[in-house]
Amino acid sequence: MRPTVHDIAATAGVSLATVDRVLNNRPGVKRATRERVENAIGVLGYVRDVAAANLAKSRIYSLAFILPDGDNSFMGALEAAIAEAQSRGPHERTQVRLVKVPAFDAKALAEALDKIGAEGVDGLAAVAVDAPEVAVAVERLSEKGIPFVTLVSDLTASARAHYCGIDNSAAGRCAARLIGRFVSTPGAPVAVIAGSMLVKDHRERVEGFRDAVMRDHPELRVLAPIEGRDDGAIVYRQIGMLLDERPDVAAIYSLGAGNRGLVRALKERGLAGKVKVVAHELTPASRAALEDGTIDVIIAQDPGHEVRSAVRILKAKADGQPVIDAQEKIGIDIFLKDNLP
Amino acid sequence: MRPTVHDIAATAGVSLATVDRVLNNRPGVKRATRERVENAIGVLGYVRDVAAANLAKSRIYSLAFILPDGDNSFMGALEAAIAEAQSRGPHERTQVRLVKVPAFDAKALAEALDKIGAEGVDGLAAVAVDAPEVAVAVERLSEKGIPFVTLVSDLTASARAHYCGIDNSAAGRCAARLIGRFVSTPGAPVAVIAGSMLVKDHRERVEGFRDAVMRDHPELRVLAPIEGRDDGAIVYRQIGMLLDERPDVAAIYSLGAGNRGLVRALKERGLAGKVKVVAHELTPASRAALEDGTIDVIIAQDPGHEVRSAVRILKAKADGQPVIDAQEKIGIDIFLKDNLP
DNA sequence: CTGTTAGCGCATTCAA
DNA sequence: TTGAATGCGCTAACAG
Repeated sequence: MRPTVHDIAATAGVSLATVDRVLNNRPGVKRATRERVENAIGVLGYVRDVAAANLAKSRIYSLAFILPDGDNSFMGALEAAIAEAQSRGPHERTQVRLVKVPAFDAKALAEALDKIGAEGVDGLAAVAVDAPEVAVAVERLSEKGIPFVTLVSDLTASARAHYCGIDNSAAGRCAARLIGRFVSTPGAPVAVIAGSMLVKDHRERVEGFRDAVMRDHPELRVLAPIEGRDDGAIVYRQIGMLLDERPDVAAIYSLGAGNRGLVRALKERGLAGKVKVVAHELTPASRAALEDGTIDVIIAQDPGHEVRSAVRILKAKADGQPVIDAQEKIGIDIFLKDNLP
Repeated sequence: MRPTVHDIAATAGVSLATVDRVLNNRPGVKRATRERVENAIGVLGYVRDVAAANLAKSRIYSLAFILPDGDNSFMGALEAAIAEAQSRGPHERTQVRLVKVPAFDAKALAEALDKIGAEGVDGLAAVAVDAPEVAVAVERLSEKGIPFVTLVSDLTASARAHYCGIDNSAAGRCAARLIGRFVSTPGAPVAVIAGSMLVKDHRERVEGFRDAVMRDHPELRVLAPIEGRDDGAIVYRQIGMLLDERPDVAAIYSLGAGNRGLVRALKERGLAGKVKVVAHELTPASRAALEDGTIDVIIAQDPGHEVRSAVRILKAKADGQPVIDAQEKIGIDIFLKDNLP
């Protein structure tokens, strides 16, 4: 049988209350007593039963997620993951709220942060717009002792407690390596489509991609990135113009959302399967395109993992407990037609 | 506040004990009473607090894992994952045991299954050798009501409750697609190294690979698979002989363990980076080879995920609870130099 | 500074 | 067939 607080109390010759004070290092215990208790804890090899503790506390963590508004599928998947987290609430002693703000709008995000912070939560997560006003709002949260984590896209130089997302430079490098292997025509132009340079994840992907191509595949010519605002219609127009202008484009790295538009533009020109395409995020559209050969590789992150991780981290931070970084690292998923989940 | 058993008792006008009997559908409740209670449960939207229930029961799940003996790194990683599960035991109310048996030895595995089954456990997991005597032993376990899951490699036509591992045919197809894209010389021979055809995972990988090459890249010539017994020294000898005999080998699909031997053979012949290599499992050796360019792609499964999943499933089965298949599916990981974890 | 006591939500004797 | 009482391991008032 595992030792309990009673055992500690007995071997240390104190009461339960004192043991509890030491365990939760609350004040009001004489140095000597505290040491006796700590000693007993060590000798017995005590580990607290968290479930029982939570039961006794009947604590419920109030968490909130802020997501950009808009209907792109990846954010939809994130939303679904948050909905799952909500449904798990009863089991995990959490109560999570979802708030939407206009996309790529730093001011709106900062305001939401302030508002929710004022309403009182135990933790907050958001897809960050990388702007100073957001950093300032996060600073305010931090001063109030509310842990904040960034989701999917990080915030430069801020008080965020953690970043729940992939290494986007590495993702860009992956894309470069794949396209480099797939394309054998020297001097071939490679198109790059981003959502917006206002979000850090897209900037980092572009940079990682460019650097890796320059270093490992200097024979390729990377064109200036197009900004599609994560919107299928815009992507469709922009990439269409580019393809008409430069019919020799050999590969495309699509690192934002709106792949529906890309696929349509390629198919209309009979380029599906001819131009090599590496795209980001697994959505119904990108999945179908991978299956029919229009997209060759999808680089992805698992929204479910990210949300679950964010919840775990916020709970831990709210209790001042450490997080196991290795366990919380979000991996870069690579999908071919054959290993789709 | 969430409704509790007290609330149910109150609105149904019965005692806690009766509520408990209904909740755990135990006998000794009049039909009418039972219905009243069930009605109250429905009306209140009651969901049981599992943590509290386990606390009250102070139940501990006794689980056992059986692994093949031998020192290949993947099994080492699996062992480490089991050690982690052991260390989480106190938190998860589990107590897991690890037993080793000689590799590729059906009789030894069957005996171990019988022995542990007789000693009494709540659940059992093993890397299966795909043989009838093992299936029979699993059948015996099943009769005793002990849930059994296969780990990493499955057992054909058996009473195993679940398979915790990847889709190995799909893994083989992934390898085919990658090698097909990387190799541009028509008619180039492609070598295949397996561990043993006695384990189902290796057989399936070979088949998946062959089929996909035939279908999508008929220009390649797949050589007969070498069996390296998952042993670096044997792999070294075998692939060395092959490479000396056929210096035109353009790519290698290594689907078993023992990649140290493969890497050494390639390096000694100055073929590192020239011959395209797709290998299985992330180990210190394969990781180093991926980083230095000797291996191009690693197809992997996450031993940590697999063990955690096995534990969850065994606990659920032991309680007769359903498992959420989608959540327990083990994905095929693809690693390039850039997305190593 | 320290101890007593009463729960948290549920399961399980033992009586009735 | 039903109910009252006790305890799982821990926390939190409230006394001393």
